[in-house]
Amino acid sequence: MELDERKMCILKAVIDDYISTAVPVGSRTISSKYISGLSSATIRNEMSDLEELGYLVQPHVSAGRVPNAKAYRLYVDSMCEGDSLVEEESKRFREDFISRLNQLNDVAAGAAEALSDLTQYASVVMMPKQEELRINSLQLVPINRATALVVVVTDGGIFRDSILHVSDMIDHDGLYAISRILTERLQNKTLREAQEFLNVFVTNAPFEQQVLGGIADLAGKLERQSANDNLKLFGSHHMLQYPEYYDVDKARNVLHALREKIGLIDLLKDNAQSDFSVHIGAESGIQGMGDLSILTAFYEVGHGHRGAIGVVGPTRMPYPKVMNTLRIAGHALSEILTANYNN
Amino acid sequence: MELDERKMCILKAVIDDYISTAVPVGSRTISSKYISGLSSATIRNEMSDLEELGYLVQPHVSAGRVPNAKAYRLYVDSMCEGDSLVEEESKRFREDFISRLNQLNDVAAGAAEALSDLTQYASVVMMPKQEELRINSLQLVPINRATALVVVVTDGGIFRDSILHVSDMIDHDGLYAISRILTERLQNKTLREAQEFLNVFVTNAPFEQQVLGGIADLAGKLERQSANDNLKLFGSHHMLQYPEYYDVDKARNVLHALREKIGLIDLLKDNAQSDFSVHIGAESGIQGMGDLSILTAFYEVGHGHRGAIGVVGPTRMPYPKVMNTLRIAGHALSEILTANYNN
DNA sequence: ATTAGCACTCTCTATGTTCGAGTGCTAATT
DNA sequence: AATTAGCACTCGAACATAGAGAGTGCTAAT
Repeated sequence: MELDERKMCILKAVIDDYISTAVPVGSRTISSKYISGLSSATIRNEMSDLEELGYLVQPHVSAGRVPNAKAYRLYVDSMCEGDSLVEEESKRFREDFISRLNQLNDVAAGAAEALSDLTQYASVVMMPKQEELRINSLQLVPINRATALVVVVTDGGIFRDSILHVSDMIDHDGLYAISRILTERLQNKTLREAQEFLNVFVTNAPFEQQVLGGIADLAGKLERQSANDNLKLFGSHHMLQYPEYYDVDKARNVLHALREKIGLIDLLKDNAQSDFSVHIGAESGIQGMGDLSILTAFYEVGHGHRGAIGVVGPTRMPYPKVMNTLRIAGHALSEILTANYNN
Repeated sequence: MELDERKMCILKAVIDDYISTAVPVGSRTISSKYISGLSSATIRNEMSDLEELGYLVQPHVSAGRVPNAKAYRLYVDSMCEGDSLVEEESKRFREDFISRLNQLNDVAAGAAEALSDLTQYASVVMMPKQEELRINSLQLVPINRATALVVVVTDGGIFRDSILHVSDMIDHDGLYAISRILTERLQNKTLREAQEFLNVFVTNAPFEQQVLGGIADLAGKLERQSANDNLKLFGSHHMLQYPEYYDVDKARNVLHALREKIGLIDLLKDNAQSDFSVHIGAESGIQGMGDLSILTAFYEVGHGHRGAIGVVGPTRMPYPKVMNTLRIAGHALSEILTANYNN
């Protein structure tokens, strides 16, 4: 007995179905959903053969079949050539991907990540509004012929870096000179103003024009980005280690609520006047936060800009410890960012 | 009826116990573990009062009590002054925290994160051994008077940045000059060699000495770091959305296995000769990977250094789609990093 | 004021039972 | 000879029931 074409076809159907449903696949399903020309009895016989051949497994006698590692192996090796993504989607992925690679994390995000690791709870961080931040200096660092790292230092001390691709040849001293000139021109401008300025700025050198264009794009990107997601979430997976979420449904709900960031933004904004606050359970007034507490600290980024950093966990929480850690995090962040500002 | 000292004491005991066990607290527990001078019956009466006062809740009649938001509020406001961390621990936290803030994420890590988001599975990334990478150039970017960003470009194009604090005043042109000199001196050295070089390098200017010391520290830190954790894991939480892990025990096991990275390092290393590989279930030979598959792609970082990036998910997985995404990720990464290298 | 004792309540676990999905086999059909 | 209809059979999921145990509230004794 060996794998004829029909067996292959049935096997593929079983794998496809199992991949999408995660439920053992019965003969009836195959007959009605995939291969309508054959009755379930026939499929049954074939599936029995496939089991004997070592491709399918029955979790128990009266269940459908589940594919094996051997089956997946065959599937990967010779059954899914046609399934590759369409060109267009592939391209979109690629671009999405590359654009994400080009923005490195910033300090506040790193802080939130560290906070989450230290406390073993989820953490959130809200950046100050970047529209209000003013550029302090700007420097291009050559990575190679075709790439440069752009470092933007704002009056909040929050520096953002991004990779800039140019096709032309880059020369160290040239880049430095451009950096100095740009710093001079863009100092004390907001990102929006800088972008507008750069868009109308014309040089006769095509290379410089290219650099300027790239920076203008970057400024635009930073600004757009700051509008929506200046709230970031980290370490939500830590929640799973607590018995209150041993029930998977609860766990999913919490993770989902966190990911949606429902209401969190408002909470962090509204409380921007106090340095430190603790919202226990429903106190926060956020839907679905009934058994979650959120502790927040605010950090300074010079010139009176403020951001918020916080810890989210179950109401059952070692408050003293977490409060302490959070307080330290807030201070450290203020310190670093404000040191950056004291220019 | 109001909160006398004894009630407060009992309430604190209940909260403390619940915080550490997550199980409703009974009167007997309090009497035996916290307040041995009183019998359970007395505690019972007091707890009944505390419930009436709105601090405790009974999930059901014959269960112990669970603290309320109101209880936690009281706890936070006036019961845990003494619990603050000891000075020393506090300090350790602070340093830990600041040192983490000073290292920004690198490109490969960002790639893995993006990959995990796109596929909705966990992802891993192994950086090439950093001991072997050679420095290409090094630049100091002034952030303010007391801080500079150090950007190290290696022949793998992997640039690392870190914040350097110096107490003295920094001057733009001076930093640029130092950068040029350092680049010249350190080019083609490995991190270790650079560190050794910097340690014996003596200038008569105290400021420059300080900068050099800072950079030497950084080089040391990068090298130490690369030794252990050049394997990083992202997005393990995605696993929870799949029905195979609806059972919480299974979910914990998988998450734990992933976090331990058991065997993954070897797998990624061993397969460094092939560009792309798919390990289905037990094929990987890794303990506990029976129902996990791992797909890996390798990326180039110039000079023949290779890193690996991969996706980990249940054996039931839409292989074609994931393979495609992974392939794109690998190529994009190679492209970016190799572009960086083509200096 | 405190505590021992006891009846009571309610969850948790184990056990039993039913229902249904899916199988394998046999006999009939094409 | 291949396919299919029919049927008995198996086994897990879901539901129901009973018993054990933890914890309470109340009363009476200390």
